[in-house]
Amino acid sequence: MNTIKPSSPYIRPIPSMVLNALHCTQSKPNPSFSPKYPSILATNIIKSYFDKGVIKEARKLFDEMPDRDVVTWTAMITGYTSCNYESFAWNIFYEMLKEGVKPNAFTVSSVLKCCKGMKCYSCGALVHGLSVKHGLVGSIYVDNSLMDVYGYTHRGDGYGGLRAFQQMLSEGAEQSAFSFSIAVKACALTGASSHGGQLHATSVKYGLNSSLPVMNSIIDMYCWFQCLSEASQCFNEMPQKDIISWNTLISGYKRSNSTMCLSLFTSMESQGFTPNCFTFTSVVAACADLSILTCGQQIHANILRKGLDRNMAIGNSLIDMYAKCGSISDSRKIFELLSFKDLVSWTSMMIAYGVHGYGVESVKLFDEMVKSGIRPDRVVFMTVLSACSHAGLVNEGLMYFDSMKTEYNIIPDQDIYGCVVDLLGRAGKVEAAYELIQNMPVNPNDSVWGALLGSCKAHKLPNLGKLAAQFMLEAKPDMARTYLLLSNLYASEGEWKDFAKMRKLMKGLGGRKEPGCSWIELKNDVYSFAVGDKVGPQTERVYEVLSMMILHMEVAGYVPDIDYSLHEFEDGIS
DNA sequence: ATAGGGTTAG
Repeated sequence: MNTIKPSSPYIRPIPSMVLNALHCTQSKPNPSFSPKYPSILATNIIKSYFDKGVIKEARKLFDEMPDRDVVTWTAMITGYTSCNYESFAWNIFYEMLKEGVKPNAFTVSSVLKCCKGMKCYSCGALVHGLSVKHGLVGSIYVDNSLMDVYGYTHRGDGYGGLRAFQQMLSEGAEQSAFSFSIAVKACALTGASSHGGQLHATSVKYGLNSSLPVMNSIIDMYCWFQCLSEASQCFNEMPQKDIISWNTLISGYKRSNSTMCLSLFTSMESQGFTPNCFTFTSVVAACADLSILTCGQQIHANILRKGLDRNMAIGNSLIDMYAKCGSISDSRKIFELLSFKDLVSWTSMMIAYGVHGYGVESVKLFDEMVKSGIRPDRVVFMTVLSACSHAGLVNEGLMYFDSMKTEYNIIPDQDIYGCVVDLLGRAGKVEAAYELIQNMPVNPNDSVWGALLGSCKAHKLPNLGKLAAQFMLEAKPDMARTYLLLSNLYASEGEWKDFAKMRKLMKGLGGRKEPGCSWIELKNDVYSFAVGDKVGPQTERVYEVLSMMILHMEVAGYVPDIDYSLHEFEDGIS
């Protein structure tokens, strides 16, 4: 649990004797305490600070301690890890080694848990090596945590996990709720829904369907398989539900039906369950998905009343929600308020700036983040590259691309290449972008070709554009947009035969294209409208205002881009 | 002060 509660009401007052003991080492020596004693007390207090989620206080105490032994360092590593601050835990471990403190079995198993949380298996291997060097392998704790780091399911290898489970079954090993819930999780990871039903049936056979963790993981599995009715059925048939059962179903619905997610939240509260940080992150994300600001604000108020506003996961989802609801200043407020920011906090704020056109601010935030000691990952590099691209910071972007590979050992994937192609192409260096594609070590996918296609269109390079569009169609044949662009390219070149071919292919996709729409929130209701919609008695007035706005835009020099709207004309929507 | 199941955010 990483609940960060407001400090004062949750912390038991520290007895003055303890406080004296803490300070006596320097100012007034107290004969009743041996020099070691205060450090043990302080270590215990550090642990309890982490238990309450007041991380800053823990760190402050740690920084003030004059003598820190291996136990103190380990308490910091365990504490940070238990609050999901793995990168801080890792930094502490690094500092500890630098100061020459020798890790013991406790330290190593804590650090391994931290590696697992970071999903950083090279870090795990590093610690493995260190454990061998310090003769710590063979301790049951160290061995189990090593297995945990290297284990199948936690690494995302669902099939590996299931194979181990199958072996367990065939060897007749005793089954428990523990093994089952992990097996179900492994099955969810494979995405093979047929095994899911079997596993569910087997759990009934072993009488484990009364275990809350087992049933909760089964609900989660059905949600990942998009079998929402099966998930709901399991949920409804459970004689007893806990908060995790609700959270599992709510987060499942958030992924496929945000409206339903919100109504589940309402029934959860009406049945007397108190939402926690997990619930709120899903529900806030649902508001972000639906772009419903007032609802998001009401839930935010609920969060404030429960004193959960300093929780990092909730804060991160609030940043995203306010940005997606158009209220970037609120995103920034939440971001500033977070006493602890992790990689996701920074990335969310950077994306918020990016989508609102503040590329420079986004890039600045990236530098600040790195300076604060957080190690960037693939996602945040995508964010900073796209920010550079939109702000026209080509050289800076290329520099980040380079440091990603050389400084952070992140191997660029297709999406990253897509960002760099976009960076170059947007700035008019379309040839350089094409050259990059030809030299990239992985096969270019639709995001790469799409970026090139976009820049060919913007900089009017029909020939390269046609090439990009053809590759794009190979990679992703169901994009009506690509056919449209390609057909327009053919039309501009007078290649009517190819034009007709594209139009025909495009029509075949007709039913699959989702119509675009806009919406506005007015007095607790959301009104959505598509091109050409009639919006009640006020329709005429709305269109009057619209034509006036278009006139203003044209006076200001706006030239409409009709490449994408042609399709709508043909469908007769417009 | 140490490991072991299910739910969260970019």
